[in-house]
Amino acid sequence: MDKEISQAVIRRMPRYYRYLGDLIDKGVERISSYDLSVMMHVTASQIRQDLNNFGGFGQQGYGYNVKYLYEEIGKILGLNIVHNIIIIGAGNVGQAIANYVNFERVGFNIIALFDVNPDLIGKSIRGIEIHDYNELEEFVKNNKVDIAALTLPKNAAVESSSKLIELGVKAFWNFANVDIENEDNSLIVENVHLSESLMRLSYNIIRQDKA
Amino acid sequence: MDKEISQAVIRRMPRYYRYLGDLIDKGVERISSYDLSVMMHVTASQIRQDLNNFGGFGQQGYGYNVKYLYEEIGKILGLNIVHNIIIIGAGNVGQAIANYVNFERVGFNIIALFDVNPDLIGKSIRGIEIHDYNELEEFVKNNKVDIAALTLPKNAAVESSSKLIELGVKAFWNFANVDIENEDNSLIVENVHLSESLMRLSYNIIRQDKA
DNA sequence: TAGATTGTTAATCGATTAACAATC
DNA sequence: TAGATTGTTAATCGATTAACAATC
Repeated sequence: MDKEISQAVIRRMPRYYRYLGDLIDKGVERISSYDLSVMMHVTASQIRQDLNNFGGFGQQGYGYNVKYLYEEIGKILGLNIVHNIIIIGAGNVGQAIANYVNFERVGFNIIALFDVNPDLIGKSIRGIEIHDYNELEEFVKNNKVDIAALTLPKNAAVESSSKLIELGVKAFWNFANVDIENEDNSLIVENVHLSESLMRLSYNIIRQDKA
Repeated sequence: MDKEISQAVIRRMPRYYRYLGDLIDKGVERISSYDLSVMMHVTASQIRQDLNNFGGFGQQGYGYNVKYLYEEIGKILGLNIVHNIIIIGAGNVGQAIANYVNFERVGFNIIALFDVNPDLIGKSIRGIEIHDYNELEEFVKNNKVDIAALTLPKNAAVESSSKLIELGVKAFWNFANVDIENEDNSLIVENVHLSESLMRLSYNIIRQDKA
């Protein structure tokens, strides 16, 4: 069994990926952990420790090959694999996400939206159909669904997540202001709690005003 | 000078606030750190440590008064203060945020959106006007702007953030896939990097499949 | 080769958990 | 009062940083 890699490390990997992508765009071929650390405002030590959780991607005296490291991190994050996403709730947030074209470039395909609102059902966003919520069960049974994005009010989110769990969906991208119960840790949940994010912003504004 | 409270603690405060709000809705008057810890799947010790950064809100042998603690945490997070927000970029994400009514309940007022797209300029969302991006400077000078939400492509986000910094805006709610440069730590930035969130989800899906 | 920079071990720092005296 | 539960100190755990031998 591989040693468990801490979520603190995982949280940083997409950021490395982003910076390396930017370096490729700038035509940079190689970079040392030190130079990258200056760009990213982190320590070189942390970069080397983080990367070495997954293998030795660098070379002494040379540093890291940008393109190679970029690709390796992409594989670590599973961006070379296609993930099918369904969006539960075709309101403002659900539609906003469905409109993001960039997710597809990194392997995330939105294959359907669901809603209970008759005004929305049947419409399409970028060619992705908004289905009747009542068709959810049938759809999940007949399609490969890797991730369910929950973009609906909290009560509805709880209800639909239990339905989806029953249907075998294991990964949730949760925008609702509630925690998805995950007692036995069999689920994978990523929360995007916008109101909590705003509250932290508010706290830090006040703290700075006081200092 | 007050001792600095770690961001690890701050990150958890809004979640306490949410659970306490739910308890109020359920009519619960008091709760012990132990009972709350079971609900939230954290340790009672952590709850008590976290709260005691800000003061002793409980009572031995009794626990915590739910309503009182809820209000105190609200004050700590500055939810009793009105924060004016402008949204830069009235695309899908900007509009989705403008449509969130719940933010107002906790003191966040969206007072304007800005965009360069002539099709959008002049329209309104929930009575909030979409202004011409060219009017941004004038608007910021004539209004109290506490927070700028950046919901626009990365290059535009970088450009508009430097303009806003010049105009004295200090707090950013950043949805763009880029880091706002904050060399001297004079800014407050909360990032909502959706693609990074998705990548973590993807990593954890793969990890679980392997285990 | 000499210089640069990694990979990795050891040291430090900070955050979490445990324990318990204080006290309601 | 006895029981419950806090506030807080001490112990533990984990994450970050420093240091340096290995090596390209």
